[in-house]
Amino acid sequence: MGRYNPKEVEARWRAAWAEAGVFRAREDDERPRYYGLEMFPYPSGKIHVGHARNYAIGDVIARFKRARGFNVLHPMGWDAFGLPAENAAAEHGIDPSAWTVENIASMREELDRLGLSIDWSREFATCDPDYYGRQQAIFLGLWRQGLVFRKEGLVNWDPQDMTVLANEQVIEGRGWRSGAAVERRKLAQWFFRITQYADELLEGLKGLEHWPDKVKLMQENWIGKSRGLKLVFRASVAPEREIEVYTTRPDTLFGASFLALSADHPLAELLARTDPDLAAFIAQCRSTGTSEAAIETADKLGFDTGIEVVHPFDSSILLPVWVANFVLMEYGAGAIFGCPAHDQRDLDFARKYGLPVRPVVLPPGADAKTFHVKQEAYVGPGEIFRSAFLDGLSVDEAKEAAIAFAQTVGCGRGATVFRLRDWGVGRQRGWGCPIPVIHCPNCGAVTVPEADLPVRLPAGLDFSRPGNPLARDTDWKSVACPVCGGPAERETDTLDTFVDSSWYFARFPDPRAGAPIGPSANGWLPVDQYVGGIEHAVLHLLYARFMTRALRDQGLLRISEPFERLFTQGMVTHETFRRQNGEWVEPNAVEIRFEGATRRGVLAATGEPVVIGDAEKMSKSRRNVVAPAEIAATYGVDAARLFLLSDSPPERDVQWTTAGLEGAWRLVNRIWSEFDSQSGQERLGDDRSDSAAVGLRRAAHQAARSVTQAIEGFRLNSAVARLYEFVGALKAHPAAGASRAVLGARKEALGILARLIGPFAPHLAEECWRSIGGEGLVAQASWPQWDEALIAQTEKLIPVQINGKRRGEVRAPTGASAQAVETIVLRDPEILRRLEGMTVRKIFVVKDRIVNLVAG
RNA sequence: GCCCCAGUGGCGAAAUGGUAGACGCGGCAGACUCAAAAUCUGUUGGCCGCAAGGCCGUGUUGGUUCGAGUCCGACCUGGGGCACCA
Repeated sequence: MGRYNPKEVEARWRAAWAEAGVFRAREDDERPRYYGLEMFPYPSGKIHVGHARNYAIGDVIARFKRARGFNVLHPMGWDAFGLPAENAAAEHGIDPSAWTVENIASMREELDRLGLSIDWSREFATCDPDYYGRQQAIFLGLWRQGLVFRKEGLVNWDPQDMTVLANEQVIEGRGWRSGAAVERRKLAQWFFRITQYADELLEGLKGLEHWPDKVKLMQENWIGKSRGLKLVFRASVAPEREIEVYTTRPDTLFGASFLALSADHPLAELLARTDPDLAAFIAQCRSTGTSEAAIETADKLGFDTGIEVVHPFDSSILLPVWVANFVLMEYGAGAIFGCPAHDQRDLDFARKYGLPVRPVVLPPGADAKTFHVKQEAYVGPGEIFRSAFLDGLSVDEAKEAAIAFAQTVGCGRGATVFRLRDWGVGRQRGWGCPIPVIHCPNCGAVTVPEADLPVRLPAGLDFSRPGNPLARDTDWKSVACPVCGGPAERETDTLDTFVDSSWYFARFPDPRAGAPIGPSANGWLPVDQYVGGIEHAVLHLLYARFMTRALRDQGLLRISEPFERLFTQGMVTHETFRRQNGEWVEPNAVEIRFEGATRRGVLAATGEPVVIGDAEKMSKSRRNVVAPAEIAATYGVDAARLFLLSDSPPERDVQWTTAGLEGAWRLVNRIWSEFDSQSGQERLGDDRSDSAAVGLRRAAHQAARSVTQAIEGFRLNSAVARLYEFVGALKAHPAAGASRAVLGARKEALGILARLIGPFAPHLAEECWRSIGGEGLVAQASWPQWDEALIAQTEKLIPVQINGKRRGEVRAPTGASAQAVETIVLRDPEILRRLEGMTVRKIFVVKDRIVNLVAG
């Protein structure tokens, strides 16, 4: 009895859950199944508050569904391959495997301390040979399906370290370690043919009713299906030289003033062989690296090749061929025609290099004689002019007409083009899933036989030097060709870590199965609720959708979409502190003082004032990272969970504040004191005429209903607000000196409250449940039911507006007809006074909500 | 550069197109205390007013509607993604 002691209580209940095995999902359970999953973490070493929020949100859902009678699968694993382990290996000489295993151990313990209802018996890490070996088997399956192929891809090349860099490792065009200027290079790479599913991935979005619209929209734009024209231009002096371009604006073809090739276009490379100036220009273009953001934000640069092509619609028009740094090789044909008047990028380019600007779309109401394009391209609708046979047509009509004409004369064809590119999966790195391929001088690239899987990573790789240590490991590389038996070499590329995360959810139902996907997988999939960061809106989620379809077509899965419902949560931020000299200061070194309503921060040690900055994403460099472990030590994890869940809607960013945490801690204690003040031994009564008891019962049932609805709608912050209200109602009906009827109502209310807080503050809930003699564990108890009849109100207060402004209110029976409410309103003296001298012209009555009188 | 999202009191926020600001934090006042902390009670969008009450108010701006924080257009600011960070 007395103050709630989280330290003692929390550990005890975690032990009780573990002993009872309450979070194990069972195959032999007849109840309906529910698969709840949060995006698995990269084992960086520490759980940060962002993780805590992500898993707390998922845990609310898992615990809620369990209480609602579902057989819940709520597993956890580790996305364990990746760059940070290699960096640790390079910097500290630690084996990436040992580093990862150690991190997993400490993070597992931290996650467990959060009180998450996870079935740990299904845990795995993607760096386990048992997992990546299955992934290699999946690779062989994709190979058989024809979804694996090899072609040249563009990579960031560090010429000093002679190594491929990730985009993240390119800082302002330079290698992060070497500082050397990075160049874009072509390299033979393994690809997955995701584009084969482009249409299906696009169409499938329509069926994802429970995904956020913004995610679907982002994926739709990413896939980027467009209808346009593939058109061939021929060089004026050498007609056998063809350049194909793709355009979505064939209607503007008569406004063309140049052709632009990507610096990576084969023709550009060919011409560069005999033109040193062009070669130098291409080298300059390639210094931007491979990222689209870098390429498209760079200053627009061009180089005139001197070649001219004939306009396919009018042989009297000749267009110069340029090489430009803003044309992407990977989209369309890697070459465009420039129509400066109707495309802003082309216009900027034309202005810079003095190319003609010829408007061919006349905006509505504009005069053909005077219409000019100056600094802004016209991209709106209008009528085509100065365009021969297209004159007078609308933009859309002209597109069709241009495509039809091109097909008739044989210079082009209508085409559907996707922005989506095939998935380059090869990585020149040692800490990843080896690609199960062997290169044989006689047989070419052949796959490793299934019986020889897994292809294991060798132990003791040397990460101290830049580059892929697998490529240097001649012992590991050397292997007999499985086809001809002759000497051959293993593929030394490993798979993109996105491959690891593209199917892990299908492994949890049967995590020790001999096959990649075990027999019980289809009984659990799809994941009913997936929770993770919005930053994964496109890549991870799209790859998982692709892989699910590929596995379906291998006969391993019976679903097309992996995630039935998706919820994307926001980040956790924290305000930043800086000393007068600009140095960042950690939050716990700062003391906050109030001067009236003004917050000031000083260094706790010296009293030096600090500058309080904006709340920003937690990061080491800003020193504003808060670890959940520290919080739990003082207030317990339940307070931390309550705060993270209550302060902001889960889809939005939340700012971590000590004050907010203390508020949650107060709630924990207020709840506990309500349970603590009722012994459970009182003689209870059920007097229906005791209005205080009836009021409390109504509050309890209302809380059960509104908390339930809030959880179902993912409005977890509102759910906690309803809990606050409920506790307030209990406080207003204290046990001390209460009537037997009120004590009875309190007993019922406490039973409801203990179960309602279960998903949010699970340890506290158990302690409360035990104090009122609840049966078993809250974690196993059923969700509280509520009685609608008890909540229903007989009368409603209805606001009355006159001309849209609130001017009074009336009482009306719940559900009263519009006619009845109208009568009440027009008899109300206050309303009548307001209406003096006016005529009521129309009355809007919204049942049980509002009345609006239109008068004048 | 392109795609997506968000913007409401001092702060985090709430609000099926129907009383803007629930709930929490902070502030202010009071109770308890020798005192402080903790706790409890009340109060708290701005302006005007003794009061009753009135006017204004959801980033800016224009529109749709009997009625707009919510829907539509333009703009501003901040955030996420851009294919090798995960």
